[in-house]
Amino acid sequence: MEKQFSKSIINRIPLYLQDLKTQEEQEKNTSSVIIAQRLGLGEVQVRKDLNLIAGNGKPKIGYNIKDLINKIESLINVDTDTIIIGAGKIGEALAYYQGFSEFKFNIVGIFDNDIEKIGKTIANKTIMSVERIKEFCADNKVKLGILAVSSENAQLVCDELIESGIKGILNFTNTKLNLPANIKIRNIDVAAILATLIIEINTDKENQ
Amino acid sequence: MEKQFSKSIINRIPLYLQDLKTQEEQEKNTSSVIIAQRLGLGEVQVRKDLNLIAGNGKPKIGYNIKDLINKIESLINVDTDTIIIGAGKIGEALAYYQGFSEFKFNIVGIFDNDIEKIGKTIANKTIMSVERIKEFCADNKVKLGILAVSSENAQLVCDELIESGIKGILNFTNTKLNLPANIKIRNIDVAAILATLIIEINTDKENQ
DNA sequence: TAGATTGTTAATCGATTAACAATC
DNA sequence: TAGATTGTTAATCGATTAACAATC
Repeated sequence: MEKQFSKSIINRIPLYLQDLKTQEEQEKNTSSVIIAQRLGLGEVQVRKDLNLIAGNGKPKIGYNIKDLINKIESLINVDTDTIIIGAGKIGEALAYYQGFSEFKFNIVGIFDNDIEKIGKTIANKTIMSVERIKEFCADNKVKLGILAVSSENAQLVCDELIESGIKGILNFTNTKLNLPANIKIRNIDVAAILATLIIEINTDKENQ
Repeated sequence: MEKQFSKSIINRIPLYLQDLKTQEEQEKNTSSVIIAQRLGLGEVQVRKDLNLIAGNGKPKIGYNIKDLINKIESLINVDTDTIIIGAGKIGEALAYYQGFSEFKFNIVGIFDNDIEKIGKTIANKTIMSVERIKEFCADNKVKLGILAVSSENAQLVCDELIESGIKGILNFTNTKLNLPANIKIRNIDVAAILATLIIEINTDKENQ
């Protein structure tokens, strides 16, 4: 639906939404210069992005903040039902994480394969057996799965999620998952990201 | 030190290291074709990257795996002392996270501002007061800080870390931090990343 | 009306890919 | 030697930035 955005624009859209929400209470309109400055982007880039996203800027006046927010939220769409697989430390932290509501994500279920954990409650949700994933996704309209299982089980659970009709996966394991082109993925390999940071520091000629 | 790498190459270097380590036991040499296939990259790109990183491929033979690993590890350098600030759910999950050792990160300290938490132990480490950050960094040679505090305190603690001589920050908050150009940063805003995923899904013309 | 700010077209920049020469 | 695989140069592609016309 709607228009197709490039990968780089998609990565900026949530930033725009976050920033616009902090501007919302103070002003009615904003401008590409203001947004660019607040987010550390180029103003032409912001203008081009906003034109593509909403296309309703007015010369001299700028952009109506509420309208921009609505346009961006329509891309995120209504509430997105999401499940977490893996109730270890990371899965638990994500279950308690408040930030998801900012983008209208609902964590509707948590799963684990550990018989010790199944039945217990975290963040007001009862941990279910991974065997129930498919059934649960069929009964509810789960769109996204957050993968916080061990590396060894990652591909297995990934396959399960795909069979369950899930549309996207947020992968916290360091396993490189194989999936069909119609399933979208984001990898958050915390250690690998931290490694890119130390490599940048160590190889930066400018400073030290 | 060494050569300067582009941002896109830096992001791939940890992937190469991870993959090479899984190849290490089975073979002595590998090739750009094999690596490209395993990581889903172009073979020319791999060849160009490895040439820039190590520059010791041999026509017909390929690359010596152990040698490549050594070269990449020399970019990551010796063990990197890292502290975590914020002993909430996310900070705690990170404290217990095993994956850091893959890239030789040592979590050497955990800090919080909550008097209830200070003095308690997680992952065999005693939680210290944030007031001790500067002193601790001076005594030890801490290079990186992982920021897992509340959004409201993020900039404050960030400033503290910069004053403490830290070189890089891994920011788990959704606050856009202001920092000097010589301090490097990686932002992991989990909700924002998840938002890019649902936007890609919702705006993808191909599927549905 | 004049000025500020948008939107668009063209230019630049950086990264990826293709073609091919070099060589173990 | 012949073939496989590297390394490099040129071409392409995509994203960003610059220049400028349009307009509230």
